[in-house]
Amino acid sequence: MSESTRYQPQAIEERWQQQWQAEGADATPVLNGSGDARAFYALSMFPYPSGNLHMGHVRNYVITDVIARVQRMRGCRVLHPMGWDAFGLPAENAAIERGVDPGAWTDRNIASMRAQLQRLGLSIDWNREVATCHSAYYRWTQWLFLELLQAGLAYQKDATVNWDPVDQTVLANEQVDSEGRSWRSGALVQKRKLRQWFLKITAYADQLLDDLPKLEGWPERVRTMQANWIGRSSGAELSFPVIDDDGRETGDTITVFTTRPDTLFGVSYVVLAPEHPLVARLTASEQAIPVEAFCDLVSRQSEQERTAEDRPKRGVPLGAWVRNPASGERIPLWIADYVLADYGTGAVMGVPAHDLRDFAFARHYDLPVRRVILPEGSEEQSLEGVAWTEPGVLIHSGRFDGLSSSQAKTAIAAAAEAEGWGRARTTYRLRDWLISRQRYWGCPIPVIHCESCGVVPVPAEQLPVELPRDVAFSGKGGSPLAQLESWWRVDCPCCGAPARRETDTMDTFMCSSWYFLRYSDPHNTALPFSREAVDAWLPVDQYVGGIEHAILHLLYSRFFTKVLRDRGLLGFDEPFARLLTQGMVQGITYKNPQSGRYIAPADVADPSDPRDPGSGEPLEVFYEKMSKSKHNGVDPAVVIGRYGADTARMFILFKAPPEKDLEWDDADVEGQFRFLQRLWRLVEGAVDRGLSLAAPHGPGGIRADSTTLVPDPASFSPADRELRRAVHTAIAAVSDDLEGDLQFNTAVSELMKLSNAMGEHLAAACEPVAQEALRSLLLLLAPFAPHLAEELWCQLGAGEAGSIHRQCWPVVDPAALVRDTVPLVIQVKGKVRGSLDVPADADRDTLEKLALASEIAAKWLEGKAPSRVIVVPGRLVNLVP
RNA sequence: GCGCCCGUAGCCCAACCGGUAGAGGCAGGUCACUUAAAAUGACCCCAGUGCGGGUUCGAAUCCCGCCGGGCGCACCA
Repeated sequence: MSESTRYQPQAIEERWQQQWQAEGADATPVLNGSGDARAFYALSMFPYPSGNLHMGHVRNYVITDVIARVQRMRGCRVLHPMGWDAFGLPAENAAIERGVDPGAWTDRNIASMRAQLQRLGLSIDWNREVATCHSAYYRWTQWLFLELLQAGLAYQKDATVNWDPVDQTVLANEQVDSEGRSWRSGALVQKRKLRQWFLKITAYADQLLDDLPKLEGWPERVRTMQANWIGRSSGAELSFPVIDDDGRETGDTITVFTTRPDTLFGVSYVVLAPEHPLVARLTASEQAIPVEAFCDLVSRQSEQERTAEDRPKRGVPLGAWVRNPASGERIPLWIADYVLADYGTGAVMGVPAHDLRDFAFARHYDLPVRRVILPEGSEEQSLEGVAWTEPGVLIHSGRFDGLSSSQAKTAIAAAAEAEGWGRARTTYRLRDWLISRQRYWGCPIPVIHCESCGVVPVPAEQLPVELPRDVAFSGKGGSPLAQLESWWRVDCPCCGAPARRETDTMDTFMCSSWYFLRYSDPHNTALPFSREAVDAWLPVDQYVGGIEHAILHLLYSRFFTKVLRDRGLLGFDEPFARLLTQGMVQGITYKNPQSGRYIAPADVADPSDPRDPGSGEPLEVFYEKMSKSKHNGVDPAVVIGRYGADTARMFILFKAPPEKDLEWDDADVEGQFRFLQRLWRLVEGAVDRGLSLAAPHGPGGIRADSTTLVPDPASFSPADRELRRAVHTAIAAVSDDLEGDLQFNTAVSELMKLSNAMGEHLAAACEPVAQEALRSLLLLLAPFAPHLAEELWCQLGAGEAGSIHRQCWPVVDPAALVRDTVPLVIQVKGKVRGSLDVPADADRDTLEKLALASEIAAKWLEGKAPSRVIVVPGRLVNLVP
């Protein structure tokens, strides 16, 4: 083989990337509203510009790129943009550590990552690129904040908030995991009382929950996670009046939240959180010392200690009493560590007979257990010593006796409402979104604090409020903005008096909650986006990104969309119609179980018997998310340098289904490269034999821009038929894999099958059939390996019909799939006993007759007639004796 | 504790509505080509679907119970 015909991906890929860029091949088509072509919006979650592309990015963007390319070939006008989630702490930390300007640092990273992305051959329209840290963008983030402010959805309040001691800023609840650690730094967060800005996402809690079932194109588990996070819980608020020793009401009231108002008559005590505001006032003097000691003890415990699963529940009586509003009973008031101040009302009613926690608490402190719910058809005595937490029928509940739990819930809430001691109430786990950050590198919150006018929004025409340059980054003493008096000292836009600019910046999740809207109209200088553009392109048809945003970004973006809809800025309810959450890319990881040290794969001499290069101890081998500290990362640039972008793309698509974790394996990458080489040789061989997709040489040929096959099917040889069947089977299978459930892994394997079949039959096929096969193979390959497909397309002389990426997706010819005979499996009593070749179009009766007449039947039925015959046309006949 | 997902060949992964368990790849083996090796090509080897029951003419697929792995939520009243 001569040098010139070797597959050399680097040269090919670079050449085509330059050409596509020169032609503007990836520009977004204009939407003219005439409806002649459907709009399709393919979107990847935009990256933080760390400067380094990692395999997770590659997987994300390649998946989206394949979708975009297929939709283009299907005739859609496709929007496939990219941008940068460019505010955030790494830039500011670089400024503190190395004295570089955060803006310049970020821009350099963007440039370098953009180049790395372009090397992957992604069909992205770079003219629509956005970076959230550029004032042309964050001007509109500020504008949208003012919209929220005007809508009453942005407000300030003093609150106990999560403080990240490493990143030196507060965090939203969503950004702290269940172990109380920061999503970014991993530090244990601390509680601080601060005045902060919040967005009233709770006002949309019901919509955010109730619209989840509409998101049919989302993974079930993401919807479940959001539902859990919102945590709607229906019940009632019930008020227990505080009474003195003589049973007179003191005027104070304890309001509890309960999901079980039906158990009201079973209340044997009421418990407050130790932080409840009424604790101090209600504590009897003789209980003051133990109560104070208990509160002190609880306050010194960390959140984690306090909420640990199986710790015993502790409490102290206040020496005060309340009256059950329904039964009139006198009930003791307690405080206990298992009641949380910030959920519900910070007070609960204790019903030991019907709640496991209350039961444990009552046992420990010898409080009475009163059964008021009886399981349907059960005896009261049978429930000694357990808490019945399921619904049942009410007993010992006065006028509510005999009602079912569900009837009683409604009836008791209604009675409470009518008599003024309570009401039906729904609570949520979801809290308002804390968006203030005490850091420099974020979007400034565009308000001014004035002594006399209060909080004054910066007038829209004065936006953007730009971040100051030439800031000193000491990393100490709080936000750099708060230390820059020349920046925060302003005049009040209302009264002109000296005032103070807000020095907190916004959570970066604000910037990413609307970027997908901006792509529809990225150069608009009058508005964040026009209503026409946003309604024409959105909702996003296919969103692709990591599961780590299941709650965070995806919930915030849904919230923004609903708010902007209510403000009349857009006309849809949900931003993302379909969501694909791609799995992690994992690297092979070697760990010494003795020392706990991670060993780089390069230092492992014999992978079949991995040992610590220092001590010789055997190593553990497993796959884990790629990271520097574990020495298990694979640099995309290295892979592309060695094999080319097409191999990297094909491998990553082929190795695992997109939503599953992918185990990186160098041997498999090699295998993928060999497949592309095989394709190269296949086409080279065809070119050498004079095959071409240029204008037809004679009658019967097909042109590159034609989808019809001219010659008479009757003239096809068996090889022609075999080849055509393989071609059209592949078209059908690949098309199917790219529709609905996206299964790129099986699509690639279909391409391999087709190339195997072509290797077998191409040489024997007639020219038009061979042309059809080559043409179809390259068209199917084009979204996956765009450079190689384009190159081979041109080598076959089809370039005159234009880029392969502008061609139509191939169409299945059902006639090519038809077979004369098909194998029919003969089962006897469900066991496979043999098979027959039968006419493909045979009906049930014929199949039954053929089966019964077969030697297989004769042998296994021993002459007896079967009692039952099951016929599955095209598959099998089952004879049951 | 509650809820969800996953267990198929040495490995990664397929298998439409229940219908012959294997498409594709990796690894391994044999042969051909070669002075030799690499590369390439041809062929081959390998599981009865985590375990136990059930439904069915027929179960990887549906149901029940376990085991193993992963994820989410969790004193939420």
